[in-house]
Amino acid sequence: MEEIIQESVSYSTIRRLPLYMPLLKAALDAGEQSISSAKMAETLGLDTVLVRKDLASIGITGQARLGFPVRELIEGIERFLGWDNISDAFVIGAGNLGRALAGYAGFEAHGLKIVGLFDNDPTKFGKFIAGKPVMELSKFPHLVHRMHIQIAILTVPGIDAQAVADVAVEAGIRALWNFTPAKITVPENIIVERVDLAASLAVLSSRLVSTARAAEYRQQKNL
Amino acid sequence: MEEIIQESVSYSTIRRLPLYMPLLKAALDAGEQSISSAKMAETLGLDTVLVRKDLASIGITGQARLGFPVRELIEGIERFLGWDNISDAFVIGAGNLGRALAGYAGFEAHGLKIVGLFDNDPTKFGKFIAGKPVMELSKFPHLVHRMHIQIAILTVPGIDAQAVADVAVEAGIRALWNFTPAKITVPENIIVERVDLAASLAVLSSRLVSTARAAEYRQQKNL
DNA sequence: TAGATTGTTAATCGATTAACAATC
DNA sequence: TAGATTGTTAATCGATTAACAATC
Repeated sequence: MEEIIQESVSYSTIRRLPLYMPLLKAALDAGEQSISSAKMAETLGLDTVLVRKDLASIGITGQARLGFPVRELIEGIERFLGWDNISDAFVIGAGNLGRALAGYAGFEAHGLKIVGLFDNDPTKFGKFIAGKPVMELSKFPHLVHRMHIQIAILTVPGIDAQAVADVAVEAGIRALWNFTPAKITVPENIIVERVDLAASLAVLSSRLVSTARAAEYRQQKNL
Repeated sequence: MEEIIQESVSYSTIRRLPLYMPLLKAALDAGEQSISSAKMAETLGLDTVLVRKDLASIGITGQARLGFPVRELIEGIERFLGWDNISDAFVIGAGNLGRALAGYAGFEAHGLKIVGLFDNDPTKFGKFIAGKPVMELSKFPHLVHRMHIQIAILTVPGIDAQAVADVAVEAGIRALWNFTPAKITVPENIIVERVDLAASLAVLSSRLVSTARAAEYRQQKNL
């Protein structure tokens, strides 16, 4: 039953769900017990029907004339996204990006707790980053097993990404959060989510190119 | 004319375009002059028609029986994405994430050159990160003007994001690459591209929750 | 020519928006 | 009751896929 609900939630809806949290927390702090879809939609710049569909898809219903119960909404979204049940994770690659992620306090509120980092550089072994130990990569499989780690965060150079992913999968990792520029191949039961900076940069710079061209064109016509 | 082509390219296509580059470079290195859409599609796990549509949308056509000219393809994509014309950028926020981005060598091949970082912490002023100076934020507007900087990369804490974005816009920045968790509001002629880690993490963890629930359910049925 | 490959037009699919009925 | 708000069904829109004609 539960899985059926899960399956029906679209990718777009899942990506929007975290956006609701800050405004719901604010409403809770303001002592409001319910909130209308119109209010949420306005704050987020969405259509009211889209808001109701998003919430309906994770099983939360409102009440006519009243709106949606704030507390239930918060709990429902947290439960759906697994924020109520914190997962431990290892970072592989203790460079600047790995350190940045290890040092970011916000992930724990999103159900993710980074508990250690791994690297190949011996000068880093034994150090602590934001209170988390840096260990040698060869110890990764043993520690994954012992600590029941399910998530690995990849922040190694792109060239090493596939090899490191293979190690992680072999060690029993179930999900990879891939921050490298490389596309990695894994067995189909393994979850891979990629943060694709090149794609994001492509959107930004193609827009910049396009507005620059438009400006040039206007200028030429005026001369 | 050019703008019309630009406008018709979909968001999904733009995000896919960077993926073509590595395989085209490999084909070039292997001395191949042309490449079929079937070959590209297979490497990327896409449909062949989708590949042809992606390329057609940025104005590149193939030849029946031969495929697409590799060199033209590379040049066409680079031109469309502005990779042939490197833009200088400033990073605001010289924390770990800012340092990671400043130290990443790959952006220059993608048309982005980070030339300096800004921060509020006086102990960082005058230091260099990957050869780029860290300067005090109060000097940002002057330097943006003097160096004709168009892009600012935001890596400050979420709470400071809007204030810093306002400063950047006021200084004449035309595009913001927002790595903070905050949604920022800017005038409509300013380009904002956000790297939304919370959305990405939501996809990862909701999938993890969903497979865990499915496993639990199967186990219950067996008992 | 024959056959491989491109390019176009139509069909499908999924997400969003519009219209409106149901409910408190 | 009247009116605000939700929830559902239909329409629209955009992206992807399928079918097939055009080309070298």
